[in-house]
Amino acid sequence: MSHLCDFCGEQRSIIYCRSDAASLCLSCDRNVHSANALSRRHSRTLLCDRCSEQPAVVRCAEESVSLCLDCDWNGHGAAAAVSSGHKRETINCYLGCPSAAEFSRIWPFFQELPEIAGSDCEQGLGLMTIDESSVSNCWASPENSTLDVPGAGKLEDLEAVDKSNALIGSSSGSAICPMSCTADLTAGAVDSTTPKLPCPGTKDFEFCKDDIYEDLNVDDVDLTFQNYEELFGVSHNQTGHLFDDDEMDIFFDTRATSACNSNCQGELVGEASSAGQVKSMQATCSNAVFAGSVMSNPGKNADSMFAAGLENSSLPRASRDSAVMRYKEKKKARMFEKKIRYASRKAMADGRRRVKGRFVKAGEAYDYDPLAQTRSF
DNA sequence: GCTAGCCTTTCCACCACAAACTGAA
DNA sequence: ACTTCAGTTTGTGGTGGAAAGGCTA
Repeated sequence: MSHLCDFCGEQRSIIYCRSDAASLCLSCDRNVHSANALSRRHSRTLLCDRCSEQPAVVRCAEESVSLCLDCDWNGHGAAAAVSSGHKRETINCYLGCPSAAEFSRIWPFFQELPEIAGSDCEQGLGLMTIDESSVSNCWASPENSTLDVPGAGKLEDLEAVDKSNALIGSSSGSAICPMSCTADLTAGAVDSTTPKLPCPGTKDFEFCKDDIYEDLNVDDVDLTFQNYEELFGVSHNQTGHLFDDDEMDIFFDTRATSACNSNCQGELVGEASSAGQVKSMQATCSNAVFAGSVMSNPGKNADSMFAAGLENSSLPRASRDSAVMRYKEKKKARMFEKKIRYASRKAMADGRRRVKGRFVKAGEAYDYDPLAQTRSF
């Protein structure tokens, strides 16, 4: 069963990103998750070789396959007497953009992966224009965990984020990766006291999907980005694509029913910081279902409308939670301050005399001289 | 639970005028 | 096609007032 990359749709996916609930090929994983500081924090692991849908948690050395909890149970559980003696090892999660060598450190079986064995992986990774010095590596040793990561928050913060995801555990020391998975899974000797693996889509998905962000308070997370580009990975004049993707469309299910294109929808959600702004935007997108909904609910703000949209969406809960998190973090970091297009006009207005805030003709009596040290009224 | 009254917060029009823009000659 | 010029439009910030929201009795 081969599953194509959710991003490029061409290569076979081998990585599963929990935050995006997406399956990616190695190349797209690296490209997508090197885009900005937030995306680097996404916890990823191998994709299950059997179902190609769930994140793998164990690697069966006998069969050379990576398995999710379900498939591992089906293949190595009590019911599978023959294969229950297979030696399996835990598959750790990772953050950032590791190199092939670092992958090998995280996953000793990395070079055995079919997608890697037949290709020059290190060269392939090296061809990607990623600044290695600017990415975080969650597999750093604990003593190095407080190193400042250029372009991102401290690793302590990354760890804090993942702690809040209830995914982090007592790592074996080789990795600070959020997935603990340190229990001895060999020969089916699963300790009953072993913390359950909170993998989306697995038997413990209920635990995961309800608690994954429960303790995460964005306010507690260091999001002191130096600049816009650092956060979003694009410059101001490239922001269009941030909201013209399908991320928001799917929540409002408007694509099929609205005459408004996805750009408009994206802007409605992404740009509007208040119901008032949404109201004003309706003028430019009168057919938008979302806008209409806002107008019919004047007491609600954009956030509540967004939440309502999520509740009505048909997405899996984990995907919605993830999307909510991304939306909130984006929204939190965005600026709605007035943008000066013409500095010369601003300088002119700053120096203009006023009466009760209004400009007055030159030579007329005025009560506010901006050039004076103190106001004249 | 509903209403009235008060207080706080948010939003927006107003103003003059130089710069930017537009279209005709 | 290019330049010049006149007319029109845009954008800039502090203030006051209206509107909206929150809270209490």
